[in-house]
Amino acid sequence: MVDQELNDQMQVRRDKLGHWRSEGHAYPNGFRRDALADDLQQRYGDMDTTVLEQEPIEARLGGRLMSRRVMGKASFADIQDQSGRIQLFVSRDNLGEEVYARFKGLDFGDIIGVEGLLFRTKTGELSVKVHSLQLLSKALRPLPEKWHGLADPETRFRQRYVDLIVTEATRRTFQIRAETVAALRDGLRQRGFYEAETPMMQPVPGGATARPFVTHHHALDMTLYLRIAPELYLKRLVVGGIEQVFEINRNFRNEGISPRHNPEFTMLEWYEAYADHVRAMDLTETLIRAAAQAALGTTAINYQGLEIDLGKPFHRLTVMESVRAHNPDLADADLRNPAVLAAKLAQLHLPCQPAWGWGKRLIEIFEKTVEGHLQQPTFITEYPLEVSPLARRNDLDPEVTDRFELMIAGRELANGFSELNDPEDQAARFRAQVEAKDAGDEEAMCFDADYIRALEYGMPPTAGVGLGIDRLVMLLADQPSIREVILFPHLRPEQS
RNA sequence: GGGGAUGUAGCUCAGUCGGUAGAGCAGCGGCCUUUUAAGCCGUGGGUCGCGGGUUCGAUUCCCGCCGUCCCCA
Repeated sequence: MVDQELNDQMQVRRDKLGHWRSEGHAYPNGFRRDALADDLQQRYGDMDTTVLEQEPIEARLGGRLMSRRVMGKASFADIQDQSGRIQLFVSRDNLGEEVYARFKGLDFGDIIGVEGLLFRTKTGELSVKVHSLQLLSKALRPLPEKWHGLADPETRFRQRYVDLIVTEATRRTFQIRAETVAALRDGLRQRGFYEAETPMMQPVPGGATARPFVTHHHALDMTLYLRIAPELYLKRLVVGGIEQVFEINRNFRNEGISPRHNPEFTMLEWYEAYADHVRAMDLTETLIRAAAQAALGTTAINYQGLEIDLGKPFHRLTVMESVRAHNPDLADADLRNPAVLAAKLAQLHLPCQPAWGWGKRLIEIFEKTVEGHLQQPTFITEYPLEVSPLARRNDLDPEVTDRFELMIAGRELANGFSELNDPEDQAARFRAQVEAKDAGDEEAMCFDADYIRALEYGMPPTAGVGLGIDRLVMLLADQPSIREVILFPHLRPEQS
């Protein structure tokens, strides 16, 4: 809740701010730092004590006061900046009576600027012997307790700024996220891919099967949809001759919220002309491996107790092979028999609609009986045509597509395929989707006439992949919930 | 949408078989010049998520609502 009234601690801090203001120099902006806490630890942490004494290092640091141990006329304190923490030694003898008293009047969370000389304490800890100290910004609200930190998940998500101040693990998670995204971007750029930004607001939402968010443009008086995927725009770029292209950006899907779903989430999609789904799988594997190495320094990870070595080759098997493996009661011939599949769905207490072909029925069975069991990295291939309206038909088996999904830890991490570049086939697939939509399938795709027009100019043979960034970061940062890897996850509004 | 858990001081948590609540840290006052969850002495702080009901009396029991977490659809 957004507290309107001041508790005793906030009142005390507010009063201190009043004093500071009355002195006429509150919130100064003249202090400049020349060092970061962790850089000093890295550079001088192991330096010989006598060397530090003979050639003292002067440092100017800015940071937040996180803890303090006052022993009369001398004190130790810890300040935290973006890089980490360092201990300060603050004494009346070094600062003078007035400034030392001022230091003792500081509160946890206050942001201060200090100057001092590096030295080592009796216990060997690298510290700054402060000879100059000033308050730069006042923390008017008290921080959570230093030992247990912030435990309430609601506060951690609503007030992520507080979580970031006091929770080292949170800072670590978002560092992993930043390194992961950077590694993926670098990997693609090094291979000659261009980064593009395509529309977030689309007149026809496409590229995936999902309910979109709807909005309205007043000046044009038209309905627009927040994108559910960038796919159809990126492929327009391939038509336009940007033959290797990628985008890392947000998608929006108007669906439920869960530990694995946020209404807005981040997706990497890339497209490569003159490539097929096999090459796309290889590149997916390579990029994920490199991201793990960059973010964690290793490809051997532990996800919620599960050991996964992303350095080993990922498994590859077809949808039908995997369904057979987990459902020994089904024979090969059963997998395309709608009646048998309907019986199986009933046995699994899953709904089945008459309009569904074998492909949709098979995928429902796959999701229920196989997906959660695929713990080690596994590419599942040969998705049915019926559930793959943008993927190219397989040359040998026209009822399946040259498509794959990557499963790790029982979750879909990536989805890719050789792209359907035959405009007549694509138009027919769109028509089938529109029929499904008219029959009541809210998630079915719309007919995108401009996309067909683009394909009619000719799209080279192309492979494309979408990779869920949030889920990859969950995996690498060992986090069980998507909310832990999104800085500001969606929550219901606070009561005022 | 259904089920389960949860909401108490700034934070982390106890507790009240119904008689308006405690601890630690943080705060405030004092002592303390090598601490690191510093220590010692003293001390203030609560709409017990919100709204109804039952009751002499509700933070506690009942109903509804809201938030959060988990599971299922």
